[in-house]
Amino acid sequence: MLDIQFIRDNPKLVAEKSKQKGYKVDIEKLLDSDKQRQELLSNLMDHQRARNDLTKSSKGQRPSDDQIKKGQVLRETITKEEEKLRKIDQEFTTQLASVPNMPLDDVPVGASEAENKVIKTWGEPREFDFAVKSDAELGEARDMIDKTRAAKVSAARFTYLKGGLVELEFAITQWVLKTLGDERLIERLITQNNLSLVAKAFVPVLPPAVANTATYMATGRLNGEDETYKLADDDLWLNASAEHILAPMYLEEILPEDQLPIRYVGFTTAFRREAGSYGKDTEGIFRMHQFDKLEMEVFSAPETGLDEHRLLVAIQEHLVQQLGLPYQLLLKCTADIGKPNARGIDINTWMPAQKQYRETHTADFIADYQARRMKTRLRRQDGGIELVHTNDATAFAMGRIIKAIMENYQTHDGHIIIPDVLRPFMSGKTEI
RNA sequence: GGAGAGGUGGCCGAGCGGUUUAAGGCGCACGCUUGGAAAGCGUGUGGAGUCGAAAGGCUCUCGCAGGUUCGAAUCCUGUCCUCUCCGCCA
Repeated sequence: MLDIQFIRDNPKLVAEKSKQKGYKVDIEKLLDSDKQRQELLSNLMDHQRARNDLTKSSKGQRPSDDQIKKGQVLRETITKEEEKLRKIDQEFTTQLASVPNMPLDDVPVGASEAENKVIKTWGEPREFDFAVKSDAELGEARDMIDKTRAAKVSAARFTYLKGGLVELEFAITQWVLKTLGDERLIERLITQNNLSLVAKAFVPVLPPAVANTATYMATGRLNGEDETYKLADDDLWLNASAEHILAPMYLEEILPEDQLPIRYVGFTTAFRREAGSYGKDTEGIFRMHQFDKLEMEVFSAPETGLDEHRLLVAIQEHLVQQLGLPYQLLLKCTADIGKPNARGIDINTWMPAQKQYRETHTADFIADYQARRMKTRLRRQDGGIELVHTNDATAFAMGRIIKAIMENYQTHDGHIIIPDVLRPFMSGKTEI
């Protein structure tokens, strides 16, 4: 959610930047609701004060008939006003929540993901002297990916992942936890990128896989039942990313300044309905309804929010580089960064079978947009209260990174060489 | 799933229809005291909104949401959560 004061002061800017992100918002209508709400609130306060005065004036004695009558009138007025306020407040909040976060100045203006800007290319795609196979072909040939039986048992876009690929996933997980837990590495990345941050390791978290509606809404990430799975008999949604469960952790809390930044790396199974992607990426494990994900989440003071974002991107690059996978770094354009984002970076990793870079990572700088609705704040040393900044970023989304490793590290006879950094976590095994 | 108990300020804990503008204690901050500290004494001590240049005022906030009443932390209804016991279970 944006600060209403900011919208009051900059209605034109907000309308324009919202449009750049592809959101049509009626700022006039919002400001009108805002004004109505203010007036109603002020009237209500006056009447509440009158009621308090009346009660106090009777000093615990039984009030006179006249006072009772006055009180009854006041109560009726207050009840009516409260009812009205509730209605207008709901409208106001809905309208306010529909306004997207403002993109930072360096975010390119664009109408679709096609206008994302490649700002860096790392690594050389490998030359193959044999016919390159896709993750689907490699996995099915060795019976490590079985989507046919998964479809029979559950539905399309689910899979049984088996054998070496499972070992690979657990190796990646352990390696990431170890890497992000390494304070010296974090410090090195901070120094290399000239960031004003403290070196503090990431704490691993296994979060709940479901969130209730109110909480999920507060993250600004709940887009309805066409994208997220809702449990039929409970007020609960299956998370679409660990971030959605980690971000609201400090809902309505005030964190002491010296406790920040808080850096988490969460591991969770993510569920996505993928509505609107029918027929897209149906092959292999690139786009699944269910996949495991390692996700970084950072809570920080506002002045370090952007640097935390940069750190997360540096970590992402480090991780992909360590795996030796060629990638491109994209500065996402206004249309693609997402509603709560102020800025967004994608890493697209080289997928040899498709001869394309495909999205494997995202880093989202949210600034205070989530924190405002979640009421996650910090208390300064001097006692001041401010909203925190939140950042989230993919460490690895399993289906996609496993696909990338499979395809980039395949041999002519359908084996998969294991990247060096993962071998210690696979009992020294060199290939699958 | 069944039965019971309970959710009050940073924490503990009183209050169970009106002198509560939430007692008291702990903690914390500042001051006095001291060579310095402890103890002692004094003062202050959450959040949101709103008016104001500020000082400060006002409204809301006793899990949450409704209701009863001139008046609700207190009574009623619903709901969520926690704990205990039982049941089931990895």
